[in-house]
Amino acid sequence: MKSTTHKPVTRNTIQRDLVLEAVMTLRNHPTPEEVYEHIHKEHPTVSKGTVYRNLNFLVESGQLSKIPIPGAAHRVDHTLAPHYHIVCKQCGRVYDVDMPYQAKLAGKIRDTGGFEIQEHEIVFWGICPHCGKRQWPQTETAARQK
Amino acid sequence: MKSTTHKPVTRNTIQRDLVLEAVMTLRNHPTPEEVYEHIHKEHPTVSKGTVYRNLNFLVESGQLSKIPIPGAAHRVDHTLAPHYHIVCKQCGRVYDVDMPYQAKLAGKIRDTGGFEIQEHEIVFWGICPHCGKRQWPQTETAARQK
DNA sequence: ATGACTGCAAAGGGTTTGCATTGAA
DNA sequence: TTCAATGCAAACCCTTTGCAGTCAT
Repeated sequence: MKSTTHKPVTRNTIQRDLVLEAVMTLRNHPTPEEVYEHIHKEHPTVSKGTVYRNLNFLVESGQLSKIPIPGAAHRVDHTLAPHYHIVCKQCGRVYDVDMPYQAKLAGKIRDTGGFEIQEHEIVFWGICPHCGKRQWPQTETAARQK
Repeated sequence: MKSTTHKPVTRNTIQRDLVLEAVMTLRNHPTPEEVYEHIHKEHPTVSKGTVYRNLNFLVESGQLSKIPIPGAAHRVDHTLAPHYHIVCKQCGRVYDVDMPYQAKLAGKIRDTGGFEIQEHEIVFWGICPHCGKRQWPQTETAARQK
């Protein structure tokens, strides 16, 4: 029974600020790991668990958004408006896609089968300009950063 | 240097047959875990590693396709033609979406930024008929699977 | 003073891998 | 006979969690 739910008082810790600031500074849809590494350089005592906890907090409180990448680590997005992403199949980097939000996409479903559709996610896959220009200077072993 | 690549001779093992057959029988976009469990009932000696190895083999050899679900375990699909999926936010089940393949979707990108776009993936999220009909007979702790 | 938040390390889910052995060709 | 495929367990990656201590309020 949580009839009287007291919403917990949130506290502004430096760690939380650092996490938000890191995402805003990096701007490149970092993975939690990348956020951690960015912070760790200057503040080596901040733990990875704290980075994860704060990323989750910031996403849940609407200050950041989460990009779930199929088959890879999540990314964090400093942009809040819904938009789409493209993932480079070679280097794994994630970029924003310059495409209007497809508000009518769910309307193209012929038969929803009784599903109540709430949202959608589009991910494109391709080769980014960096990787595309290279003449595959990779060794066989170094191939695809998985 | 792989000038003369000898493609390895593949062997038809019962395990491989069992994995393919399980996916075809289940038909419901099973996770590798579900495939393993299905096989395990009748053939308890088949190991999970073998299930994973064979799923990967079957996907790579074009006999099955893989549905990477953002933020959850992969699913395996017995259907090879490109199509889309919807994930129930409550029970996590994955269903096919009855929507034509959006061949022109990439054309809606205003500026590709030099990206070479190869494919896309659309995932819808919602509440499936089973879960929608229920009056939330959940306890607070049992809420949202995972 | 309170309890939200931290650092740490352990545990968890999902998947891959090393190795000795098995068995399809 | 050969070496692809297996069973097993350990390792791996990403993420969450339990706990004792800390610190913003």
